[in-house]
Amino acid sequence: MKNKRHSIKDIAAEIGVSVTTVSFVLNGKAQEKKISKAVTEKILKYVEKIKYKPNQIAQSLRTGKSKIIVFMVEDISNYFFAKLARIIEDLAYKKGYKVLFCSNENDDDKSIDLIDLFKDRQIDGYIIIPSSGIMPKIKELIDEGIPVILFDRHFPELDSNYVIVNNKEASYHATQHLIANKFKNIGFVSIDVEQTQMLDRLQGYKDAVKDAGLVEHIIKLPLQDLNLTNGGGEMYIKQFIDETPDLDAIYFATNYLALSGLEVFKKYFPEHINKLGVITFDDIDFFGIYTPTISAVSQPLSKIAQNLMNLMLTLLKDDNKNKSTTKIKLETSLEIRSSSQTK
Amino acid sequence: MKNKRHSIKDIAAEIGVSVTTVSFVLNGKAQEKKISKAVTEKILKYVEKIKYKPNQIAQSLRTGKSKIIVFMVEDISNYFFAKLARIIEDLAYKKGYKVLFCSNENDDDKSIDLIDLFKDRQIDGYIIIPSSGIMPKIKELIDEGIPVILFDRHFPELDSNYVIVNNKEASYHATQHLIANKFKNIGFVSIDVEQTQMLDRLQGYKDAVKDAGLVEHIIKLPLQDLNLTNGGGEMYIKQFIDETPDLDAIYFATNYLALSGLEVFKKYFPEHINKLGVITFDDIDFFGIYTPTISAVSQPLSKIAQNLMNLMLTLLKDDNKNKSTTKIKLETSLEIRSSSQTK
DNA sequence: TATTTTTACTAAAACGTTTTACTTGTTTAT
DNA sequence: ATAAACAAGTAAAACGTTTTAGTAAAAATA
Repeated sequence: MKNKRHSIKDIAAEIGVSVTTVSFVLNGKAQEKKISKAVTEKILKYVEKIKYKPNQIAQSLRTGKSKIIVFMVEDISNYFFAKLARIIEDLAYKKGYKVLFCSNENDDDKSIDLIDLFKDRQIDGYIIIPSSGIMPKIKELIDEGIPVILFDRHFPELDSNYVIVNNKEASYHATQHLIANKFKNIGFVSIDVEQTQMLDRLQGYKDAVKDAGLVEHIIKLPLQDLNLTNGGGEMYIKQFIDETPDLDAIYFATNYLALSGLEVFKKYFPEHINKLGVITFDDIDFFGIYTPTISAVSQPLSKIAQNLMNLMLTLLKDDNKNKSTTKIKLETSLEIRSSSQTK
Repeated sequence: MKNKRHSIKDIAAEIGVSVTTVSFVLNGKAQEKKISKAVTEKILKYVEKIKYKPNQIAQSLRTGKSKIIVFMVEDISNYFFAKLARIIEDLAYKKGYKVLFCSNENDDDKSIDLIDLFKDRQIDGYIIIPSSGIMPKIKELIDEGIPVILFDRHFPELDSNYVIVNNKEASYHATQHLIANKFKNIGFVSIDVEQTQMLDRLQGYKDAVKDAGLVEHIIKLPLQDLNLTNGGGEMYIKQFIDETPDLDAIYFATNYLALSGLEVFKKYFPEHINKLGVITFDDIDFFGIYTPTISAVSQPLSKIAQNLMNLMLTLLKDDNKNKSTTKIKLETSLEIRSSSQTK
């Protein structure tokens, strides 16, 4: 019952022409290669009829192009990345590309392993959230002429394509928003990592606090103790709240830190939640449903995805090694939700 | 600077043997094919040294196996699927498989388009949440001898592999839990679709209500009006709450319905939330942080993923068309969170 | 009319593997 | 001493495309 797939050879045999001719027609090179209208039409008609679809693997082997792009994030199950993935998926499929999603857990070794695996598969392009130590590997990819776009963060010392958001400015505004609402002791909950996006968010907070003549309260959770998916690091946050005198507001540097934080409130400081000012980087549907609602710096998901894919598509087209790189910084918006953000 | 990848031919040339010999050694057929220890070792040593990795595309073309499996869900950005995807990803990569995730939006045409696209790529196996109308397409895949596992739901009329949970029993228990806590008018919020998982959840609810001598309150949101990702269908839920007299508890049939429901509460019935009994199918971290916390039927994510992958791996191994199918039904657990579930 | 150009097509190599069907020389059995 | 068995390999086809370098006939040009 296995009606085997048709091949170009079958078509050629059926029509009575050579494989070459069929290939030319299928690739739209009929005119260029002087194939007669008559033959061209006959082939197209038959192809249509049997619903022939070329074997992508054979094409890939011959052309070196796989029509697959890799989208590597920290954790595909994280809200922000999952939403982004969903949009990227649609954009890519529309252009005939498939997307291989994978999670590097912000780990250098895992990232490198993954990239090495993909190299056996002629991946056409990479969209990567890089972990701290893989600059050499990224450079390797770039040197091989493979399109790479970093996003969320980047390496200042490496001239690469990237798409990021205005972390510092957004962070400054978010902090300022709390200050404007009379909060005096604003804690900044972050992770201990030297990545551009985190450094910028920290800097924005510091600048705002300084400009207002307030004092900094900063905690950086140690990465190795942090089970990102599992609300790890709760004890650190609890301790931070316990030990910071007069803390009246908290600014979380990522959505998962905010979720951990809310859990801490729920467990240990149920009364605090309605008094503390809370703001977080990365918006989640959820924050709108929560009581009190939580204000957040909202990253423009669609725009990010759109920019990533547009850039990727032009890179894929540019067979000419266009030496210049594209660096895109997008605007975030501060999603202000009323309830607890005023004193 | 482009140090091109090594091929078997290069290795053969370097060692001074034939391509065949190298291939045999690389595929662990050295003994079987009577290749001497000396040659074998020389090859392995060299391969190790240059870090040779076979070209997967060429392998795929020759063997017809791609080492890629497809994981098709409704919406990869939905919490439940995203979490599952993350686990599946790990399990698959450990076994040398890559996973192509995609979202069918519960739409037949989209599902079929996707499957057709994948057919050009010699996908080794499919894990699919099927939309209602694609039974023929699924049958087609099965008839072609390609491993397919359905999950979350299945087609009773089709003898296929599947992995599901005990929807009816879980639903019965969840409803019973509300009843045990003295709720008398329990609303069931579902979607209008003839899928096994939904029918079973509905049946569980109905049975429990009937056994307790209570009366049913059921709403099935129309699918086409439902923008799943966007909390669509809020007006329907609002109306349902408005028009159901003495409603004192609600049971949501999926996590996204619950999220929509919470949004409705927040917007229109802020006082209700602390009086209503609320329970939902599918647990989300989030429900533990919410106030009041929300009880939920929790699907065993790890177990589901583990079962899916184990089954898939055995199917992939079974070149012998093992005619018998495997049907797995897993136990859920009722995650009872104290606060509002008692009267 | 003889040459060049154009039209309409094709044979065969190539991409990098795997696998089938040999080959050649050496032991072992008879 | 000869046949059979085995050891240690190899040549070449195959997977399904794309692309280079043609060819033969017809048309245009000199």
